Amino acid sequence: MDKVYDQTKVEQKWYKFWEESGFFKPKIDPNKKPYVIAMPPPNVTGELHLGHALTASIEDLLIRYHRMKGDPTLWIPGVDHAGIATQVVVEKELSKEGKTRHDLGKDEFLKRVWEWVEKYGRRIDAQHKKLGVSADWSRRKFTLDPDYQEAVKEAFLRLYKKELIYKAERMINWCSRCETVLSDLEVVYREQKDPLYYIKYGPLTLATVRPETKFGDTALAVNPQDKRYRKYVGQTLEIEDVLGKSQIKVIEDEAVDPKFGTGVIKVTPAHDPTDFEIGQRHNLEIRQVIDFNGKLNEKAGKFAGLTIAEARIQVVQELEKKGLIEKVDQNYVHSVGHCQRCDTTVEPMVSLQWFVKMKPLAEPAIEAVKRGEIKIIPKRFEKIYFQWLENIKDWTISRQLWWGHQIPLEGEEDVLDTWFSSSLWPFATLGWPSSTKASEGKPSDYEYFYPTTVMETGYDILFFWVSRMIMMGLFLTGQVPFTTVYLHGLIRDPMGQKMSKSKGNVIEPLFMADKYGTDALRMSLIIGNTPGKDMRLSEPKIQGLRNFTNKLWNIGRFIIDFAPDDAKHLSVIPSEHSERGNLNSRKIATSVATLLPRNDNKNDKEILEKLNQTTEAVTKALESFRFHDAANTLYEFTWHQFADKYIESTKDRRAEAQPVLEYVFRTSLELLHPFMPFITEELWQRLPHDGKSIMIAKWPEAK
RNA sequence: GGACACUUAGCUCAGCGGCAGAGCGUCUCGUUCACAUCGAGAAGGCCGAAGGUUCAAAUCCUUCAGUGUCCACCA
Repeated sequence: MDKVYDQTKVEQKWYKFWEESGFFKPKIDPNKKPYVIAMPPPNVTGELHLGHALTASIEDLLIRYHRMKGDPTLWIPGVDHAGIATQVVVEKELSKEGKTRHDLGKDEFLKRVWEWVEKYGRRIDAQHKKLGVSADWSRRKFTLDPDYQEAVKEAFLRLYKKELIYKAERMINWCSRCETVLSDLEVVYREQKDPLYYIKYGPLTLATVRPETKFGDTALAVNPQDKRYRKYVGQTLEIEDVLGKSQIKVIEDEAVDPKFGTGVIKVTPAHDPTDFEIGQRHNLEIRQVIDFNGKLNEKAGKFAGLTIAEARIQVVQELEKKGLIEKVDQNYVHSVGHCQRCDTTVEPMVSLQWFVKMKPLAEPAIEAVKRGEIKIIPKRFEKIYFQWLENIKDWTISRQLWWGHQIPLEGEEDVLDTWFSSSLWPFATLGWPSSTKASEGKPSDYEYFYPTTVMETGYDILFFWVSRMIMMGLFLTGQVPFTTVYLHGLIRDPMGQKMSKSKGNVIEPLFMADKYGTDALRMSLIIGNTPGKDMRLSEPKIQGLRNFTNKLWNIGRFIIDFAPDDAKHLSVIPSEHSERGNLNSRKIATSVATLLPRNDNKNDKEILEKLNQTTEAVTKALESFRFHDAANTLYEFTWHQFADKYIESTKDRRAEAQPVLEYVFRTSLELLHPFMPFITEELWQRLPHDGKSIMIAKWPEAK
């Protein structure tokens, strides 16, 4: 063996071996309860990032652990078409050629997206394999597969028939760059400083940040309690405006905050959510002045055709010229919505869209968690989950995009929110709705594997995805889609900043896997990572865990390459399991009991006892989702107890200690396998062992 | 405006009623003898502040202060 561990000689070889041996496919045993994880399908927008690597590391850890425990274990991989996200990414590619999607037309554009999907879909699979993901690739799903489209259609129709889907004209969030409606969750609010203009409307003055929407004003409003303006309420004022004289009436409404600005507001029902509601209460005209392309329309007179930003500047100039601006507050800070995918400022607009009625779906979803049918880890997220569901609003599901699931109804051009299809993931991947029945005496995947066991994902998509899967699962299948939700935190840079390409602080997981080994990368994501908490990651940490892989390698080298000629080996110890025989050729001694009676060496006893404690602690930690704890325990045991202390103590009685060395090391490798699959397989194969692969070895049991 | 989390060694973080821990960093020593991607040892902490509960508090309760995150129609 080389002096230094070289993962490049190891990883590919074993992945190929595992995949070809069929170990990733579960054996259906009707008498056993399966262990199932539906992998959160990465968006086909690009490469895997550290968040994906974390997901893969945790889930593969759970999957390998349960497989070794003997559960029929299924991990369903896949990729998400990611509607708006993918469309935006491909549009960005096009813009490099100086083109927009409209230059290509719908058919040609969709062809480009499909090319993208082919390329990145394959790349994502390859990257998952590089990370050691032991998923059942024969069950891989893409959220636009034909059978998945069937599932989406079926879900839509069932909701529609129960009147849980409806079409209505509402105030919605509009992205004028993507030219589509967005759901509330897809709007990211950010504080920003904008000038607050105090503008004269006849005898009154009001404060606004949006003078360019004034062409859509259909009233002025004050609070009914506000004595200052009582005499104006009910009057129609003659005012001088940028487009000449006009008339506007003054109304009173509770929604007006008398402490804001002057206590008077302009009501623009077409372009502000509060104003829209005031308008509904007072029967005001909804006068749209901004078009869906983000430009002012003919109602803006000479300002028609300008973008919102241009119009704001020009309207203010005109107002100033006419002496209609009383003052400008330059320090006004407010929060402005931006498109989650392209960062364009979101415009409130009134538009006819499809919605899902959420209250009837939310109630059972709340109950399922309250009754403990679904457990969320860490528990504090249950409260966040309840709060969101208890105050839920209807979900806008139509999108004016080209890439996505077509709404299956006559005359509909729109596609569905990508999260609508994702919400079906745990059961649509298992054959729902068409292949749910047994055939030829064999249970269907849906019957055997559904509901799934664990949903493991980042807490940032608790609302987007997890709660919607629970609602859809309960409504469409009558069952919870999974029984445990495990939420991990976000990976941040060493300064605690979010990683992003523009900041240049991104750590590429695949690059790290190449440089230090997949096992080191995976371990670096598990150790020191507490459930639900963000974690800082730096290259030196990965390096440190590369050192750990090298430590394991050299323990192996010491035990295997440097074994004395007269050493007895584990495989030739007589035991209840074994006969005398050659190395690796017979059943081998597997229990502490077969080793201990052979001698009463104090160090042997101690290390075996510590191994036993470690086995127990690691198993307990894994059962309670304390992965960091399990990893830490193993790190401490193998390095400091086993290598530093025990191995040192055997140097003057090496031949005698050999079977204990082999036994303890092999067991440690088995415990480490779910965390570090590659190096553990490589070393395990070189030790006396039983069976074809460590990944199907029996999980060690504490005595 | 609500809700939640965090504050422990120089740094990053575990621990969450019973003698303050790890990794990295620092300092001292050690290269034939598995590994310098290493080993032996050392220094380093009023566990954010103030009250309270308890035989016992980093850990439970209250208040406060910083930091961060999420939610909410701040015109």
